[in-house]
Amino acid sequence: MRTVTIADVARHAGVAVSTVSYVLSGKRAISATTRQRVLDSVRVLGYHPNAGARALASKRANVIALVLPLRAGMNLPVLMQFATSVVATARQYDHDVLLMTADEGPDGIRRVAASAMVDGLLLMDVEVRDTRVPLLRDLAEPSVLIGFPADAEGLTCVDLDFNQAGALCAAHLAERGHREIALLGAPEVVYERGTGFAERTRAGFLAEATGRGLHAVAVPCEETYDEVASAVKLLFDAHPGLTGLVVHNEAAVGHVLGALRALGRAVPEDVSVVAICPDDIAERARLTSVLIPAEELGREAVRLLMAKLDGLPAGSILLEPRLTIRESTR
Amino acid sequence: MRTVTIADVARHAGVAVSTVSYVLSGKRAISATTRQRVLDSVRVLGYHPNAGARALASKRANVIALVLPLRAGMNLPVLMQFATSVVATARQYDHDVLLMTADEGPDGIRRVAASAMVDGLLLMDVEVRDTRVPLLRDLAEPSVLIGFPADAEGLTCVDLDFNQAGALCAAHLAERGHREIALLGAPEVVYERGTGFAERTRAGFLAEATGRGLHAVAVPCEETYDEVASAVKLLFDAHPGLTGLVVHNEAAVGHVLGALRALGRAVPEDVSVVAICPDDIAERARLTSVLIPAEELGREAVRLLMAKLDGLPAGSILLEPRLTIRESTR
DNA sequence: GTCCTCGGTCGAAGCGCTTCGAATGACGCA
DNA sequence: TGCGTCATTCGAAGCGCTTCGACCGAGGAC
Repeated sequence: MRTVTIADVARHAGVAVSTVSYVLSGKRAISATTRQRVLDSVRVLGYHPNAGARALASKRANVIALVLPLRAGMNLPVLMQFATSVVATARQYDHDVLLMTADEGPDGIRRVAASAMVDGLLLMDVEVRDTRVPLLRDLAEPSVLIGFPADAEGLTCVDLDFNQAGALCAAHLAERGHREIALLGAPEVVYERGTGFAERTRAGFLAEATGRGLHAVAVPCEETYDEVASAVKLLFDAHPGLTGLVVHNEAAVGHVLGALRALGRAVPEDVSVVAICPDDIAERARLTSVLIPAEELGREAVRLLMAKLDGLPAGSILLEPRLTIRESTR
Repeated sequence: MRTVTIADVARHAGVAVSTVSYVLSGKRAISATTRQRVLDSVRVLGYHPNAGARALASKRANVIALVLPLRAGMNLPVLMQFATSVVATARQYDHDVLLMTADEGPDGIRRVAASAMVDGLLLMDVEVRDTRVPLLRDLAEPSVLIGFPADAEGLTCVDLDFNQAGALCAAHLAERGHREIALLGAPEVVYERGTGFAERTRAGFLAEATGRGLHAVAVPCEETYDEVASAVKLLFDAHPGLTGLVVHNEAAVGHVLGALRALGRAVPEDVSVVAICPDDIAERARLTSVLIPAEELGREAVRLLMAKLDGLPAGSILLEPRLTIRESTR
């Protein structure tokens, strides 16, 4: 059973090969009757264009690469949601997705790009000083990053607007009447590294709180139970009037609740807690939270990449955070 | 900056295009000196073969499709481990991975296969009566399934040897001196559907237990807490001397522990519990368990697929289960 | 010395598709 | 009636690579 080629379709429909091509691509006007005849033949013969031939002739593979950080410690639900959304959205634009793991590093990227296997790249979870970033800059293929590297100049990035997320949490607590609030952030080293999202969250939180005349502090927070507990204790010792807590540290969320219980402070009766973390964690602990919009991130990332493939300019975008109110604030 | 083609390499090395091709593919003998000269040119020019052209000429895309069930309710860690292992193994065989979600259904499979985009397919979590199975049977492209559909005749499947897994659990309990043991299995409907792995586990469990002269029963088990609790209670009412429990139901594992606690039976002091479930669940609850070897499944699946791509016959394989002893048995 | 063999290399014919320029008619207008 | 126009359609030239058959000398067998 030989595979059906465009020539077979042309013969069957009684037209030239190029006519079939134009019917399928819509790049030239074809009369309605011819068009229909060709489409019928396509259906009857069960024709599917050969991807390789198409890519070779058109210089477009209709495939994008998705580079995932498939290493331990990633938040899996977020990652899967993201991947699912990328695949689904890409299909809407008639593209397929080539899956790569970050551990092939820059070489892997160079390889798929140079081989014209993909038209563009989507990289998730780029690090602040990522060795792949300079490469992306002078690659002919467009790319979109999820997350912001240290220097995002000239790159297209998509991320949650963490500044606004911090502000949103502060505003939520303020509206509920809390006057003295605190942010438990990422571990010290994360700030030292100059990680963008941690800093931006803190800045947004402090600015909003201050703007509303609240008393607010922000402290870093390690991830073991003992360290979290002592951080929480110190916080309440120094600020006995504290009634609102924002936790921006996935790993510490669970421990914070334990620590509060140990201190005899009830949530939400004595202390309101807002988390900035993936949905599943917040959901499990019934925490009011700003979630990581993985689905939307994937969709937007693909949209931007497709725009760049069409030669359109595409700036970075920050997604607006949304607060989901659960049982940990009042 | 035009991209470097094989013709550029040939010119640079002073040989024919075909010679470069043969050096790169190794399909014909080339003298050491010529060979070296070509390889040098390749390096100097930074040549990467164009994937489309290669696929077109050779009828091999060097890409395999990975069809994942990216729906809610999947065990994510297992899925990710699997995907990671597939990508890594495929790379070892010089192949890339096209990611697809199951919800494109049979059409998606037909599409990528007919377009010669991929050379073979890997489908995870095929259902017992999967509409894609008949399609796979008469597809020219080889495929490998993870899990066994109702009729696996003529298909290549990879899965954990659940029969042996059931036996292993029974044996473990027997060796620890338990004389009366039970299997809490999948929900009733799963058996009614004739789901292979559930039945095989039960058969293996009962055969091994009986063979060792134990008193063993197997009961299905629903997944809500109340139903689990009542199943457990009924079990102990009917068999007061029960001291060993095998749970083959991911969703119920947590509830079983709760139910035992509610009945005042301590684990492992009064009852030993063995689970057949993904590593993360067992790890979290510190349960002795037979784990789902996702990493190995991925590796073996790719290995089989590559064998089929080389025209070798490839039968289904069952992976040998391994028991990890944790704190729930004594 | 002649013929054959064989390792090593070359040339050219596609693989199936896109795309550009040109050909073909039909039609309207002068 | 003749000619320009426009809408359609066609033909052919690649895209970059693999692969088949052929070619070419050098060495061995006789």
